[in-house]
Amino acid sequence: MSGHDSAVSRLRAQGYRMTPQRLSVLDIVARRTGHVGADEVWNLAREEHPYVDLATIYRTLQWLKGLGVVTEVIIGNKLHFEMSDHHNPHNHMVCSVCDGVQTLTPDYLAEFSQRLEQEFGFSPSLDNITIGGVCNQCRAVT
Amino acid sequence: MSGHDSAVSRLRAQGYRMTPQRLSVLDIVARRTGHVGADEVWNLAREEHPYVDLATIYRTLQWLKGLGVVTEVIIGNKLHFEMSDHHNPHNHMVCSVCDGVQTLTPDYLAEFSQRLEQEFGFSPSLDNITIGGVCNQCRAVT
DNA sequence: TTTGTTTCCGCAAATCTATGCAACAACAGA
DNA sequence: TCTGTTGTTGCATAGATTTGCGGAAACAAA
Repeated sequence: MSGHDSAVSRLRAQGYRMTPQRLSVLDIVARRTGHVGADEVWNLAREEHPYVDLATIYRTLQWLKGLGVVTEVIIGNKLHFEMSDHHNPHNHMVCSVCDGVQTLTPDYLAEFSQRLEQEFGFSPSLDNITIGGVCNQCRAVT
Repeated sequence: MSGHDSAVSRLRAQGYRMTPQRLSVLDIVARRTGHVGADEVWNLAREEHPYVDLATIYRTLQWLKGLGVVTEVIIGNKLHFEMSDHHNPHNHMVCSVCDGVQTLTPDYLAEFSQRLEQEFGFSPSLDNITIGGVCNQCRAVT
């Protein structure tokens, strides 16, 4: 198996049932370097378990997101996911023109985030913040 | 009519056709202090023009957003809109627990945004950035 | 291994938003 | 005022994601 074993045992220890569907989704996201679309997860999962339902994929992905195991990246109105790496957290900048994704170390957001905490008591969920905008190349074209 | 007259004449001057549907949508968003959901715009618009289609509402709203006339706020997986106030621009913090919305002056984002420009050539679309997280009150409850 | 409890899944349907296309109607010009 | 051009609309449909519900199966305990 791959590097998500620790996640699996942690989840099991927390009392969650590790069904084949869940293991499969976790495996698919963990194997991938970079993000995977929900539909893509579905297609890959079906190779192993032909009867998995797309609803299960979405439910599992949202469940993992809520537990901090995976991170959601919204790319052009579609949901993508990747393993959360708490040792190397990062945010995403998504270009609205080409849907290209660049990553960002969270210290870019740290100061901003601290101010929101201090002045408003609002804790932004930095893990899942995606910055939309236009990238270098696409701006050049316009 | 209300305070969106200038927007109307500007749009007309730009060669866009100001149909009753468009005027109605603009009027509804302008009358409201704060944001309106797309479905809500539809319901209000139908009071005046019973045959407006929901697709038209969405198209018009996206059109106005693209022109910078309205601003989109994503609240709990739903699209909301409000008039853009270029004299008093602001961003939104949306609580993922209670869906409450707080506003934020853009100078909170200014420094952050400038760094992205300078270091990556990425221009974030500040107008439509929504910060997700948990608000003061909801955190207290947990 | 068997049983019981409770979570999870598959299925179907609903929700929200976007889009292709033919018919319609704004606005400009006659 | 009438007419033509072309941008817009309504309708139907598609796509992405979510949700309700009854049956299935994971895990614990016997």
